[in-house]
Amino acid sequence: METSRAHRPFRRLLETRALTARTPTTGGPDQGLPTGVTAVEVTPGRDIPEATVARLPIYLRALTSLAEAGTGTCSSEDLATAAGVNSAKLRKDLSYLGSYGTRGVGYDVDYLRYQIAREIGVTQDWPVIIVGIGNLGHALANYSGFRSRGFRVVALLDADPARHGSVVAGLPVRAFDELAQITTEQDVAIGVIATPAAAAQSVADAMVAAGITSVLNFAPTVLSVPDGVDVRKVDLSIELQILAFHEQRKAPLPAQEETA
Amino acid sequence: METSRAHRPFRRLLETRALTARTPTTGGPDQGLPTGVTAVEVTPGRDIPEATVARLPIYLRALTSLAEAGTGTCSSEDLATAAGVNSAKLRKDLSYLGSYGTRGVGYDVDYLRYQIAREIGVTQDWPVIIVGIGNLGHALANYSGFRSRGFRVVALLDADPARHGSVVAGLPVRAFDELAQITTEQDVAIGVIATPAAAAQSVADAMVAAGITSVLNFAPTVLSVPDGVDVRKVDLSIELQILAFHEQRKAPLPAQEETA
DNA sequence: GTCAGTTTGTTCTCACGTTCACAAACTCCT
DNA sequence: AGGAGTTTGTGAACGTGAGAACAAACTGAC
Repeated sequence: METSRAHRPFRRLLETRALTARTPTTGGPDQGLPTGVTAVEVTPGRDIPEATVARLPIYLRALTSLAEAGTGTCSSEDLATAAGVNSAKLRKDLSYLGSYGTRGVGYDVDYLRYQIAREIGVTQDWPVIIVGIGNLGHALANYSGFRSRGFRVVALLDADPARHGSVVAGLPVRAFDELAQITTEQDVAIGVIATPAAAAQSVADAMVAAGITSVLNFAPTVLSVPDGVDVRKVDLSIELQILAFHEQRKAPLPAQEETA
Repeated sequence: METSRAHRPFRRLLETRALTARTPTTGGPDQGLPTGVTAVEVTPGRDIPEATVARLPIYLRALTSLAEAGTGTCSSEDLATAAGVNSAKLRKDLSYLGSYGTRGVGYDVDYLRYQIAREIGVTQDWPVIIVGIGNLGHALANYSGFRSRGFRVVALLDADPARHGSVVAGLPVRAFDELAQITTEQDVAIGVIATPAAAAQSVADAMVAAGITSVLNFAPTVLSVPDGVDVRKVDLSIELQILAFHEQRKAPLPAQEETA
């Protein structure tokens, strides 16, 4: 993962090209650049900390929410409150992307929103494929948040022939062995695994073989994938167990504390 | 969160009581204690780092998996591989709980599994209530992993009267205003929010008022709750956006790198 | 009993992430 | 124009987490 992110001289130039394809809602791409400094020189965000990356989507959502409420400008304090974080942390996070605010004023909501979306890479839609159309796969396929936040579900696959042909969220459920073909044709880079744990590793292997390089895994199992492939895991019962741990520590006390 | 965890003198005594109620599969509770040291003196794990807490469920799952495969004893290396982490990190994590291994030998799978389950607090089932029985709520209600990992869904609630009475996963969908009654009667401490974002905050408020102190939130919104209430968030599109960020950084390169 | 081999538990060091605090830079009012 | 007030961006201090490395402690062979 680190190796694939190190020293990428052409990255920013490509992003600049993409930037001109879709113009931001307010302001031009050069807004905020000090005069006399070339665009190449000022390019920030070479290496954004992982913790910051994980928060950028939260800021993006908070900004969208502010924009829908009609807010044109916001301070770091406002945005931090909306995102549920500390304002100092927010400012530091944003500083990794560049200087998109104005001192004494704050941030232009639409402009900052575009900049974060561009940094994350969701100014255009990413095609996504979902494998495993059980209860969870159903829910994921129907989740409207994907579409509105930069993702487009292009295919649903399942190993069970009994499910083939049924239509879920407007898409037909197709056979698992169509994976490679679909992935190639539609240039899919992101795959979602919503199968039982037993099938997850072989699905992951097939995805990697088909050229998918980012996997979101809902199956409760550890996947092993080659370098260069990112895996993120969402595990429902692990989240509950973490809550249970803290719950256990606060639960028995109220009765006892009286006696102390 | 920190305030609620500080200085809990009675915690360990209560846990010791719980320990005698359910005896571990192998070995007694005192196994591994150096002679001549009182149980109170040696009690470890006063303050377990949050990062470690988040990994304990992973170790628990890996141990279950090993046990099912018939493994009686495993080294830190074995377990680390199964859990997908570094063995040094694993040993350090386990050392916060106590000395449950044997040098030169490794860990007894069943015994360690019990100790971790006890530390997390999943030796007995936690009652859980789910609010919002849409696509996702359906999937959660049907998820068998909860039951097998220390949780028992005791009620499904929804604000939509059209859904009331329908049976999901063997449970009837009930009216939202039954929340307080059910929570009190069944002593529910953990609530799951699977509603649309717009409803989430008011659901959270009602949960807190009903005495729930741990919330797992699937709605894409920031919840504000009083001190002493834990909230964990699972956000599907945020996970995808994080993947997209990394994907964007590796995608355009292969073609360019040839020319460099 | 002793010695070689193995594996845990822990210490030490380094990297990463968070928070504070403040200078720089902007707006607005007079 | 100048000064008061506001807010960003960042350097520095602090705390937490990760990983290497090793002593302590166990097993088993002879």
